[in-house]
Amino acid sequence: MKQGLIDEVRAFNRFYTDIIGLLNRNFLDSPYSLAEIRVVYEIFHHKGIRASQIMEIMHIDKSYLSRILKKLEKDGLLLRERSEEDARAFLLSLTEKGNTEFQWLNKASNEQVTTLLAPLTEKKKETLVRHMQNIIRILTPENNRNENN
Amino acid sequence: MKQGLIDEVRAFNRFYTDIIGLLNRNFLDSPYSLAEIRVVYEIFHHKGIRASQIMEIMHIDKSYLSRILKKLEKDGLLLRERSEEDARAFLLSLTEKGNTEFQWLNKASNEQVTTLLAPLTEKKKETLVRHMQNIIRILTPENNRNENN
DNA sequence: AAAAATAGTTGACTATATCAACTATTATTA
DNA sequence: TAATAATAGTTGATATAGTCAACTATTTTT
Repeated sequence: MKQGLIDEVRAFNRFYTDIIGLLNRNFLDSPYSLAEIRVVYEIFHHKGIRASQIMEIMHIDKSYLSRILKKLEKDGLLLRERSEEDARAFLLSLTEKGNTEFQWLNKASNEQVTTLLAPLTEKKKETLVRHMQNIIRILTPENNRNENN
Repeated sequence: MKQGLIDEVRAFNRFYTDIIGLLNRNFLDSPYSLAEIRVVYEIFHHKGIRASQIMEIMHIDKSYLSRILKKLEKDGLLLRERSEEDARAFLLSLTEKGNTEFQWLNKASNEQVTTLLAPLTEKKKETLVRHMQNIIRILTPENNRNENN
């Protein structure tokens, strides 16, 4: 593999990490951490999900997740119901308040992105998004099976 | 601004953040955190840099940086010399050992990227890098002045 | 029926990061 | 030029993020 390619990927990573860091630092007026927000996001998008599934998706420790869920429940955002098929597990969903909070965070995140894109022309915005979509396509594992190098 | 664009950017961000998280989790056999490695990186690339400059580049608190520098110095990676122009400041550089450690981290990081790219064909690798370069170009502020939307 | 695996919780701990107060020096301004 | 403000960096106290090992309660495997 050409060293140049590796350097370019690392350069992109530094660049992108900096942007994200900047956005995240300026982001939150919410009392929730990025991990907590991500958990709320997953529950919103997968109503009835189990903690063990979130654990796998997010690659976080179950003890950490347990504490996050405890906080979300204490704050009244989260509903846990015992699963009927498996009495060890909970089925997770958002309460009314949890949904409201999610909408709020969603809106804040959109505004953040809008701010990031604001200096760009419409054409550049579209080009940017096309590049992003292509990167996702290239890096998605299913797209890279059974090919020779 | 079209909502679709915003959603696509957020989708990319989730995707990329997950990849980076995965790489970072699998990364380090080194006793240094990502922040510490980034500091070493900056000093390697800007010999004689001051702490206050690193602070600005990395957007981290001076007290946190101070502790990172203390650790790097204790471990024998870092050399601090009082600036002659400004007796408050230090000029930072890496010791022999610091350079060696940097080379090691650099190699480890390259291997990480190599692993990420391994499943791709050469053509895809090159396309990927081109997309990344374009994103950097589009999002670099200097490229977006004085244009109408 | 016993053993192993899974779901989740808790206590103790480490790592990461911030804030406010401090010393020492340099730059500004009255 | 003396007083004031600003900058460079350090430290103590504290907050936040995250891990590890041990535990209970179930379910699955043998």
